[in-house]
Amino acid sequence: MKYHHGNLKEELISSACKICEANGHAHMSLRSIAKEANVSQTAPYRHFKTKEDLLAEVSKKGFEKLGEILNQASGQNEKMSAKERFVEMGLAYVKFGLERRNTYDLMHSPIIDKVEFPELLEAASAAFDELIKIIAELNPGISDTDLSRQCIRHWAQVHGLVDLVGDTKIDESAGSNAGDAMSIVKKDLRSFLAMALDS
Amino acid sequence: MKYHHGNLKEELISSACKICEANGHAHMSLRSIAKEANVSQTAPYRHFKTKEDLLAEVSKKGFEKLGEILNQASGQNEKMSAKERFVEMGLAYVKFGLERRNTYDLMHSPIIDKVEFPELLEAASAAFDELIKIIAELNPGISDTDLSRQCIRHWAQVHGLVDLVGDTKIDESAGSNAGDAMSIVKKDLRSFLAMALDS
DNA sequence: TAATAATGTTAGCAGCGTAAACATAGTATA
DNA sequence: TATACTATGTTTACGCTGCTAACATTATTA
Repeated sequence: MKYHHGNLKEELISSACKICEANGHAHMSLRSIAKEANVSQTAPYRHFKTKEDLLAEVSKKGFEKLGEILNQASGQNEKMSAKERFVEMGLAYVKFGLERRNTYDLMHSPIIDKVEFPELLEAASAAFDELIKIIAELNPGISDTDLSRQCIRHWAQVHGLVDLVGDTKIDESAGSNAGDAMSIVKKDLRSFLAMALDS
Repeated sequence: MKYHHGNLKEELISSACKICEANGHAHMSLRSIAKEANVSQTAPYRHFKTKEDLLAEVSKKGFEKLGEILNQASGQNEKMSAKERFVEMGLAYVKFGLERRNTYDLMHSPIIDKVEFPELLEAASAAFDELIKIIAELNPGISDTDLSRQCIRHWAQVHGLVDLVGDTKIDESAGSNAGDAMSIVKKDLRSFLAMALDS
């Protein structure tokens, strides 16, 4: 075992990603991340000023992956109409959020102030730009203002859905109206999105 | 100063509500809540099994207030059409979320598993029922399945908007497309919602 | 009135983020 | 090549946290 690790920064980030997705960021300690990388508890401070800095890196990785997934979904099949590809993007977004629930939560957690992490903001904005592209394609000649409004509208739609479906596991509480409604939506996510993202 | 407080449980909840909204639930310690109520650090444990139990009460109060606000908005003006009242409800929802940002965050935080707190789930579901009522009124004869889907759709819409607007203060990062789009939406929330909640 | 339950306090534990002091390894310069 | 400097690791320790256990006081009930 050598004293200097060689690639500790990257390994800490990837350990953090792993632990975050496994346990949720609320139950993730800096010490456990250091342990996962077989390094002393304070070693991370040579690479990150605070725990928040490390979490910001995890969040950034999440937005980068999200951007890739959206980009891929938007161009996945040339036979598809723009509208169909748009629905596929929405579906890809929602699936990403549900499958990586804990990472997705971190990405939108108020504990990280994105304004303080320009690279994180950029990664998030890049993912958003994928949305702009397809909506612009879907609405030729749309004004900048209307484009903005449509983008926020649809972004809020998919983001809200992810948050609601994952949040509360509210659909596991059979009997409540909210739970029943959620079950119905989850049963056929694609057709729900085709409806919700229409127009 | 008497040894027994008399009404400590309620006072702890209200102290917690205050501190939560002021500092955010991530920066709220049980000890600070006890201090606010002029009581020893461990006194809360006579009334709440864990910190999470107390936070669940704060969240519950939030959903109760939200339900009231929605109910009020839905019936506020008999001269309004159902559609107009629906938009007012959406606006009231978003305003609630933005004005009580920290409380709203707690209400949707994954650190509280609503399934473990039936009363909390009930309060959340009651707020949701306000949405069901107005959407059913707006769409006479709608099937149960379609009603569920429309409710989830619109709920996700307003919830997503609150989360996005508050999250990241992304609109303060002038220059990014996401930030610019958010500014446009915030400039006229009512007309945005009238558009987004249409159909 | 005496036993019991409810509700408060004090003391103390282990885990946390973080800072300071120190140790070692890699790199640049003489 | 020897030496200074920088980068990156460890050890130790501090104050704060949620929480438990033991004890004290008050309220209730038999």
